[in-house]
Amino acid sequence: MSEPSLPKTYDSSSVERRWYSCWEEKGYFSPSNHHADLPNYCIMIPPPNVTGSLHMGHAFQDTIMDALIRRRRMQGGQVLWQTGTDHAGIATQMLVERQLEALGTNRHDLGRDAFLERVWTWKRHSGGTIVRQLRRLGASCDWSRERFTMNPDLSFAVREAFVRLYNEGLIYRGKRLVNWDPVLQTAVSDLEVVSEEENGFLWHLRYPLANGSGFLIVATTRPETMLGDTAVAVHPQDERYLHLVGQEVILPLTGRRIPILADEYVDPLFGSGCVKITPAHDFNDYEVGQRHHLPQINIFTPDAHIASNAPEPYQGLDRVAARKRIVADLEQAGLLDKVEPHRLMIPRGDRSKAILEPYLTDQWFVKVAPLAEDAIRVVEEGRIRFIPANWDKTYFEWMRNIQDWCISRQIWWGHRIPVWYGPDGHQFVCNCEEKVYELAAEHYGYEVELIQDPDVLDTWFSSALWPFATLGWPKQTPDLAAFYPTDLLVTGFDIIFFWVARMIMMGLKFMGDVPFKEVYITGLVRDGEGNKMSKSKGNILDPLDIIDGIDLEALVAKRTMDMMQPHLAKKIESATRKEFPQGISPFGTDALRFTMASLATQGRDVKLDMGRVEGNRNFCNKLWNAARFVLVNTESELCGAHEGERSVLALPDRWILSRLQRVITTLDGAFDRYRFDEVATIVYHFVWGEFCDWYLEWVKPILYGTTIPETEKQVTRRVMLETLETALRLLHPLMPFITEELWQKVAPLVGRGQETIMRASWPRLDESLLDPEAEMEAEFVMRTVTAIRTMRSEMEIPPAKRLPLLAMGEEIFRLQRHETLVMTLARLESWQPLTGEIPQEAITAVLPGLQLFIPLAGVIDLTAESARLEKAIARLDADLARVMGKLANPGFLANAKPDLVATEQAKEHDLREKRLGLVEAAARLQKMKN
RNA sequence: GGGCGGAUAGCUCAGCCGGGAGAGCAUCGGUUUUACAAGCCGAGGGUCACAGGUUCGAUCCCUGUUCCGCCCACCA
Repeated sequence: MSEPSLPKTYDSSSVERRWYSCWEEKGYFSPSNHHADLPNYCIMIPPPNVTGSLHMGHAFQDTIMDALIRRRRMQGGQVLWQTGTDHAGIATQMLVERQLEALGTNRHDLGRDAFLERVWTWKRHSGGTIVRQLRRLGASCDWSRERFTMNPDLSFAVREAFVRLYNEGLIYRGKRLVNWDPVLQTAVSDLEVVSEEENGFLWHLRYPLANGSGFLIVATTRPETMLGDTAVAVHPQDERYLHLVGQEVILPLTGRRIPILADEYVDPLFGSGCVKITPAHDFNDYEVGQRHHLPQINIFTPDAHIASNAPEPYQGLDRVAARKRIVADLEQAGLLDKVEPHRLMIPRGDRSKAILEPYLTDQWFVKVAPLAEDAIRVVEEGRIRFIPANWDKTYFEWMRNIQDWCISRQIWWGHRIPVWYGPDGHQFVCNCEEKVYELAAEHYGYEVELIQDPDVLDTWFSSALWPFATLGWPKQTPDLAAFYPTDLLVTGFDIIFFWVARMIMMGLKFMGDVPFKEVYITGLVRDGEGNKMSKSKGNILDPLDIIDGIDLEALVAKRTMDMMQPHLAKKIESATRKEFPQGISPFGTDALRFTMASLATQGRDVKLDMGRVEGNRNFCNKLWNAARFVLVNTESELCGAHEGERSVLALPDRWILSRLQRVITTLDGAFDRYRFDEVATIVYHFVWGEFCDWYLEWVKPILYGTTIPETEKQVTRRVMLETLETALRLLHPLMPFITEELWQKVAPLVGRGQETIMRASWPRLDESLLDPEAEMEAEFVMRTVTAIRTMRSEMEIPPAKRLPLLAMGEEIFRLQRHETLVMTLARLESWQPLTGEIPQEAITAVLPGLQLFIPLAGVIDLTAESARLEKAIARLDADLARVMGKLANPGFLANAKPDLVATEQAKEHDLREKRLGLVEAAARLQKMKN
């Protein structure tokens, strides 16, 4: 045995940094056909926000993607994990605007160009954070092809897509009621609205009838919009009001006369049954207005103050003040009937959290219905498959009710809409600014000044092109030919509409094919209590803090820094101190990744369990030490010829090789079904529960046995190495760093030394190594050893004490055959077949075909032993009752499968035999005591 | 209002095309046995939410109920 060449514990930090930079420098992440001619494989990363930072959701999804990519790379074929970042229009602009605010200025003071320069500076400054963090996760994406959604080539793709859709009439400009964010002062799409129920009021207002015969009472949650009312509506069948339809009311505070009309939209049972109609400020009223050709009166300025077309006293008031004033004025005029508390849905911007206004503006839209048709069909036909499958319901539901997509944003950071207006307002649409002037000159017959549309496109417009724009589209590049359609998309359910659906539509439109064949939908990563992680809750965990560790004070500081609501800081601090009293230990990337995989069960959110991370850190250490053991026993020894000589394999070798084959098979199955939890469990159990717990222990008597021939030792050394080396390859997709580190030392000893485990081949089943007989024999040994250990433990015999063993039964020949293994692991002093009488004073265990006795006269606590036996008998009785009940049931015998009946019968036999043995043992003890 | 998911050991979760209930962590007991105390050995712990139905047999299939979560939706 040589000196250990590895330290006693695995130190993740030094290993990780070393290997990642090595991999990247050597270009191992780029596609290369280093094995067989397998089909190409490609995954597009969901591009993270360029100014963002890594969160648990990334760690989760990127682990899954990287595991799949690494496995495919080992299997062979050209493998590309396309990476990059997204400019995230509104989010990034808000971030920079907040910085400006802190400096006491704003984007309007700066002007558009200077502002954009500032955003670019910020992007250059912070844009590296997330990609550095991705590297820390071990993500093997191809950095040489990294893209940013505002790179010139991607911007060109965006303009090209816009032009093509425009020319087909699938993009149009129009004045519509849109969701308007008065704080950001931009339109947003329907998807960017989050509505939540909040407390409000229902105001009942009196609108005087024009003929002076009384009032009509209308109920509203937004009294301030009454300034823009252009009608009052009732239900067509509502007896109460039918006679008034066609008449007019006088709109209070304005004096305008507006009609009373009948429309199905009105629910006669709600409120008073009369609805004020404000077409410019409510989506339903807008529809009603369209049906009845009502005028649209916009009473708000873009920042939601009352506009100058409203009565003078209200002009310039913001929404809240206007409401107060109007309600007060109505009350004073005796026009306020009553006010009731009311729960209602308040729409807010998902970024700004500001209350949105339905607002009448000119915007650009994509006409989606024609695109949606094909996008629905490809999922129906199975050309795109969701995993788990039930997400297709969500997809269909949205796609079948899809509304036109508002793509223009009144912000500055983003892709400028490639439309220019001539002096007469004529639209020129072009993918290139130089060319547009030629177009205009051609159109007018002379050169003109053009003004480009000031708006930018919704970020998701460029994201929708990601799967092909990153590969070179609209140019027909080799990459595009090689990797489109991509194979798999891994993403969260929260962006199925935002992103997945739109990629499908755009991919089909521009590439004529699906952008990916499968979509693996992950759940959300939640904290230990199951809460959504958010900055304001202060329960965010930075994946890097789990990898590198963080002390409590730093964690508290991190969680309470830069808070939007500073009053929550105290609560967050105490919760953090309670949850992580010691801070977080450095667990390493591999442990985090392994945990992510093991939590990745289908169709569920995952709660991050730090205990699990710790357990997997321990698993890394276990693997490390197993390798240490193997290396110590092989590095300066002879380790047999290639493949070993199978004819002389010892039982442990035959067993572990056979088990390894089964692991390869089940692991492949789990990978193919995207069951990463199973992948983790299978390999964890094999390495720890079989390789370490049994095999390495069994191997010791062979390696250290003085009577074992050297040739046999060499074979075992060889098998030990081969098994470990294969296990490292199997583990590599989930634990890239530790496996590389160990593989570099282990692989050369079996002649597999190459540059990197990343390009080693993925293990394949070798059927010739399957050995059911060896598995049976090994199970016998394990059963026997465990039985003896249990006796020892239950009878409180010190583990160090070497025990004598007597045995009888028809399986005794197996015991004979594997006596060294059993004796070593059960720490026996001796064993022999029982020939004479069963010793009265002995501990007894009964196994199928084998009775074991540990005769220890004078040492055994007889009372304890008989209690132990009674308990075991009681248990057997319960099992026996169940089996016998089943076998006594004619229905069971008639209907159950024959082999099941046979199994049950065998079970009954075993149970009876076991019971008999124990009952006899109990009787002997009883005799002793008397 | 519509749709989806969940309820299994103290905790976090697997399992179930119907036939002996599993893992990790936690707990308890033993243990410095020559890779590993981040270890080793052993043990305890569950009317599989509730009520019906189908079946020889249900944690699993069907129906209903309760509770929890999410998504979508125009009730002023």
